[in-house]
Amino acid sequence: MKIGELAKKTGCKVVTIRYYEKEGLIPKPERTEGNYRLYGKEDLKRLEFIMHCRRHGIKPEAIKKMLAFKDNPQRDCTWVTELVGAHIAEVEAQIASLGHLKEHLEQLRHCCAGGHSGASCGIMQSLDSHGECCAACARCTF
Amino acid sequence: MKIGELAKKTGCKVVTIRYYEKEGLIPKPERTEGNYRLYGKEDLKRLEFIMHCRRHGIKPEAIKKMLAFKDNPQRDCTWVTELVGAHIAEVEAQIASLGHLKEHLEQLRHCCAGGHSGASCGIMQSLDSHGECCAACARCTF
DNA sequence: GCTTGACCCTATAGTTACTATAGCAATTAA
DNA sequence: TTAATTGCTATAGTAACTATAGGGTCAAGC
Repeated sequence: MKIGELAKKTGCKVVTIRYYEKEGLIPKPERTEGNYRLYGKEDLKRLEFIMHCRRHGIKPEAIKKMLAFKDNPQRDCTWVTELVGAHIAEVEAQIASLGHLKEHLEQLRHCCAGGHSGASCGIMQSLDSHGECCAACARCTF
Repeated sequence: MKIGELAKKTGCKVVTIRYYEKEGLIPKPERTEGNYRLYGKEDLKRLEFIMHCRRHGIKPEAIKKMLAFKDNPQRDCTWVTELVGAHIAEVEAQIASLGHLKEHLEQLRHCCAGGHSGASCGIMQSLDSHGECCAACARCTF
């Protein structure tokens, strides 16, 4: 199959496939007479694995390691478990941080309902004055 | 005050201050004889405003607009309220998406406790096979 | 006066994970 | 046959900085 078909089947853009090839995530495929890339079932599976990882937010560099591990699976897989665990911790931290940010933004939103000039806009004032509006938060220094 | 002092007072790195200058977020300051940047109270306030916005996750481009508005505040501030509202919506979407991702990652983690070789690692298998492990999710197509 | 170290300067390139553009070749459909 | 689609390469752009190279300025101590 040509690159466009592979792209459709995997949901990965054509340019991104070429990019993954350049980065060494997928091997250089055979070519047709006309120099078009030709992919087979193995390539499809490999790219599906990659996309599956990407949808889990796993970074290309980590995927590269996992692929190397797949290609050479005698080693102990504990590090994969650890990778996933570390990733979960990161995601949790992001969620907490965004939740915190959301609270602040909501406080900020309450500072002004719109319809003011700049100088009397409560949001602008709050951003100016470091928290007349958002002073209540114990978790940070806004 | 010189750039280092401004950096300390605002928590913004020296290089980032210079970057903000290049991007037009802060004006080009006076210079000493030795070509060092010299900042005053107004610069400090402006950069504090910027940092306050950045800590709220507001992007430099939006901050630029807000600064222009501050410099010229006769206009109606409704768009600021809308900006904050849109930002809140974004943050909420991110939180939801990350929460979803976290569920998947936890399912994935349960697939293997480590100590296996690559071929028998449940995590690798799950990432390979498209969700033998994560098939329960109704919200996505992992 | 001289040196050392902290701080400052500019310009350029690198980061991540792609995306966009330019300019051309091959293939396919009408 | 011609037009549209798909493919190719190489290069540059994106956001929001960060790092590097190679130098200049300044205050303190000897």
